Amino acid sequence: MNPLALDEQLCFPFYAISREITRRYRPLLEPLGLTYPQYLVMLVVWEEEGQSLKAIGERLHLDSGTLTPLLKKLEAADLLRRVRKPEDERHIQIFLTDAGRALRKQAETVPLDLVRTLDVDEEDLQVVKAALNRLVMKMSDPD
Amino acid sequence: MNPLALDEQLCFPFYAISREITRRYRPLLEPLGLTYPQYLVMLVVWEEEGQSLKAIGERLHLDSGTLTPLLKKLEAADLLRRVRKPEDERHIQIFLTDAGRALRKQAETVPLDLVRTLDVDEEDLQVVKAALNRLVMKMSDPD
DNA sequence: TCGATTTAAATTGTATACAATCTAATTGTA
DNA sequence: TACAATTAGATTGTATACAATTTAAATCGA
Repeated sequence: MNPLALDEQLCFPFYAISREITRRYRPLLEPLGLTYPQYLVMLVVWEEEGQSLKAIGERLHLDSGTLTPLLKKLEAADLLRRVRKPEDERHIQIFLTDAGRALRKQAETVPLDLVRTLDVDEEDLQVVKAALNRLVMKMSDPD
Repeated sequence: MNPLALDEQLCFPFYAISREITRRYRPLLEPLGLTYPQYLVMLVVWEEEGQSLKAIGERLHLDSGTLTPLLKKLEAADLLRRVRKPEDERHIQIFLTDAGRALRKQAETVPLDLVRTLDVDEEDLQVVKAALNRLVMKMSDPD
């Protein structure tokens, strides 16, 4: 058995599926004017306003090198505002604009639309979902 | 229940885990002078020489826009050679150099080293791998 | 058989990722 | 309380991804 065979690699399916999912989100998000990472940021901001870049980054496992330009793009699109926190000028806080709040309604059908495109075996889905949760728990541990 | 809650998204864990896995490969691949996508390409070329860019792309779900510069980098690193196919000049074929073949030996421990960083049950891994591979197959079907 | 179509790569332009470094603000402490 | 550490973002540089377009080669069809 060849340990370097592509089909033996655990990691490759994660990489391939992740990109395939992003591909399937694209046509659903295009009418909203969002990319997939931008959509993820909006999900986090829709949950709670006033979060810092740092807090959003911890949620999505992204750092300022990725988030700073991405948030600036969303600000340029008038979906949110980046405001320095008065009590601690090192932080920026993210607030929704009216347009950003309005976009949430348009986004509401996206999750179900996406699942419909997946058309996967229910049994596989359960196995994967359970395994993913174990992996996420284990991997977010600082070991 | 909020359908836009990040924790409800099935797709986010794929995105997060995929990037986490890439992060864990980095220190293992750095001594080989490879990035993770470059490593994947080498896996495919180690399996069979003479494959076209197109064939490699189908295996990894990557197009020429990604692969052309990546293969040029691997050629510049003297790991492989890009050769126009004489019978059909539209194709390029990928062949290993001696250095490229030699690197294979160095890479042999990488898969096991990576699994060790995941710290998960080996049996669990086999089950997940099989389910994920079925997902990849299903999702890359043109449905 | 010759122009239209198809095909494989390459190119262009945009948008992530992320390590490494820098800057400015805050905090801890001798 | 100066001032060294720490912290949050921003910046820089490199490496993907991928849509859209271009180029060159091969094939198809009237």
